[in-house]
Amino acid sequence: MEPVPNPITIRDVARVACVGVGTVSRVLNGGRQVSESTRERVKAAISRLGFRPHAQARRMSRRTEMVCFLMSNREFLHSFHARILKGVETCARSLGQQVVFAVIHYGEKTPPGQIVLPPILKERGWVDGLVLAGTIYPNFVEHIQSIHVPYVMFGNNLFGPKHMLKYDQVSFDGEKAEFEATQFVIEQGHHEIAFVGETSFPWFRERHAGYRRAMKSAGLNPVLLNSQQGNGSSDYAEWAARNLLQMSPRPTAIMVGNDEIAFGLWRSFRKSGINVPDDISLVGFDDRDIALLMDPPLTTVRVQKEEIGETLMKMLLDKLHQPSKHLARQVIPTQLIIRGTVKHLYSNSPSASLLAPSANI
Amino acid sequence: MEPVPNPITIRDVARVACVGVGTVSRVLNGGRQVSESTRERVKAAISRLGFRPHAQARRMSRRTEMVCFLMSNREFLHSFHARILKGVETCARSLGQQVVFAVIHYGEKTPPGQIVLPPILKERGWVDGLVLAGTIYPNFVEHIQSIHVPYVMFGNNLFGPKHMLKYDQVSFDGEKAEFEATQFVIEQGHHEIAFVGETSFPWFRERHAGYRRAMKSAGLNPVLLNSQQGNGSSDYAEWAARNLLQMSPRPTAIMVGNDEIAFGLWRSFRKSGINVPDDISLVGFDDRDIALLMDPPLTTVRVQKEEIGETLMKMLLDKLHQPSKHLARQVIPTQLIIRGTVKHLYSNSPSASLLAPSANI
DNA sequence: AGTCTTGCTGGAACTGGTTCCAGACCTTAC
DNA sequence: GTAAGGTCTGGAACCAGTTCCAGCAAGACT
Repeated sequence: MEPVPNPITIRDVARVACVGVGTVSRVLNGGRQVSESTRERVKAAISRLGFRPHAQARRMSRRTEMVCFLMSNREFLHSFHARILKGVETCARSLGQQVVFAVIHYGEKTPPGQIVLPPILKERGWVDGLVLAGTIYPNFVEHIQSIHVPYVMFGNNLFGPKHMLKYDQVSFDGEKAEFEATQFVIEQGHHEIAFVGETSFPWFRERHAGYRRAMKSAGLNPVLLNSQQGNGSSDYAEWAARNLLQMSPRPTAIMVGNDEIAFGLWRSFRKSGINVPDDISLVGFDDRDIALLMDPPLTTVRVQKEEIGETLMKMLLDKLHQPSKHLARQVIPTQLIIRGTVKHLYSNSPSASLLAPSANI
Repeated sequence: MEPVPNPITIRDVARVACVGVGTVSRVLNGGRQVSESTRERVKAAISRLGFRPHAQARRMSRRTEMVCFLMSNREFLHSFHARILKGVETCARSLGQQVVFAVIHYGEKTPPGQIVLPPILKERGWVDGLVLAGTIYPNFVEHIQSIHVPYVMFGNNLFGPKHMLKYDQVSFDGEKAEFEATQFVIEQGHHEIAFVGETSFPWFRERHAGYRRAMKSAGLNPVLLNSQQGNGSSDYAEWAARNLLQMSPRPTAIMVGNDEIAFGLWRSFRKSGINVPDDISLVGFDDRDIALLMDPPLTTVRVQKEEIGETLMKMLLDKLHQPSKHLARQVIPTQLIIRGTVKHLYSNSPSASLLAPSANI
């Protein structure tokens, strides 16, 4: 195969402009160390020769200024992660970086060496760094580590023992957030409070832990509605709603794993003629878009998704500049957003009162 | 900025496997010239070190195996060019090439040096070659030539003097196709035949030329309905339909520049209570999808769009392998597709007969 | 005048692959 | 025995940029 035509290189430009290659390179990259007259001469030579720098050669000894947002084991990019991605993108743009979105699917038990990477990660030199989100099992982290790309991760998606906190990650404190939310519900006079969420997922497990702590410290009895069947689906909500209503004593308030499920419960209750919050109170988690589509709007815990994304990007850039690891775990604060789904009960009276003031929006 | 971590290079692999770098490279690229035992040793070293070849370095001394389908001055990728693109893509895939789609906008009078290229063409080394389609003015070709990338073009989109046939191009013979189509209509007994199409576009101009030749050689009087106003829009069809019906003598058949306009005419006629083909016959051009959506389906000239795309890709690959130009112009045959929009008139009788046999589908 | 600083410049060395050539080794043929 | 041919292999040279360092000139300061 013959060589590609037009090998007009930086050396040709240098010759024509009567300067060294270093000078041409400095002009190309807007370096300041070039006098005005030389710069003009070089620019003239460039346009006269129709010189175009070679994309690959350029990226060989310097960074590509691309990072990859790698989403694991998710069929869809739903609103929660989409917001994080948006935060990453916003921050990246302001730092002159490109974000490439990629997905990966792997099993919890797949040996690290056998996990199949997306094409862009099979070769090195495409992206400078990685933001991990989705479902992060230890085998996955191990494999990512083995390809020696700087990475940061969304900590709340991390499965596995606590020692994995050593990874560079951005997260929020789900335990504390749910503790506070539960405390708020208790303060509203509720005693029978249930928790709904599949605790095999770490994000639900820590929320559940916070709920338990709040219940215990108030001397109340925690109740967990768990289920091995698919989470988040509307089937799951139907099933959970049925179970909740059959409990005895029937809970007056429910702490729900996330807004999606809370929405499902609300719809199921509504179908059964149960009113929220008059008959039963609901508290969600995440503050997704769907929280405002409910009637009344959902009281929930706001997770600063964009801020998480931005912080991830900032942290990744830090790592790029000094790969000499400075293990970090940044925690983004959450915020209880009180809207309309928690009813105020008169203290010490477990029975609902029709005179309860409505919650503020 | 510190260097990117993990500089595990091909030389590290070579050292560990106790072979030369050339051998590792041969293994990586599936070269045959390596003994089985050596190959195994190298593969083991690669996986032990977690070596990933460097994307950019790899593409420096070899081709990228990407080509660019560059579409000029079109807001949308409509069905005609989409089919050509599909042909290019199909052929590219079978040849192990990637197709990158890019668009460009420029003015007919923009000086070549000032035409702004899409980012992927600003640097060299992204794509090996170019397929041009859309609106091709001489200044554009000149600029493309100046960046020294092998290119081929869809010839029928080329504006400018005939000497531009020198470019490597794939095209179809619109003149001949329309000549034959017009001859067919004449054979059906029509004498008053008009042509509709904006002849400032070369593709319409050549079709018009074929129409004229057929009319002249049959001793008939050619009639052109031209208009400076936007082509292809439904407004244009409305306007054209009104004009056609007011002509005296009123044409019994119309050769239309393309199927899109033919569809517009058909709809306008229908609104005015004029029946196709009983009251007026129509012949389109291109054989786009829309031809079959008409009732009756449109008699038209089939352009082998996919085949044009495939031929473009093949020709481009030829050029890549031997850039030493072998100027070529490949002509893809067209085909008159007789469906239901041309009425058979009894010869020598310009007035329509109700007993005319219906055209075959 | 001598030294220091600063700004600009040239070019060698480097990036990490591929390619090519010469040479080693092993058959097979005469 | 040796010439010819084939397969396999090592490594230098190359691709086209960037980076770095030394060198030079001019101006500033002692």
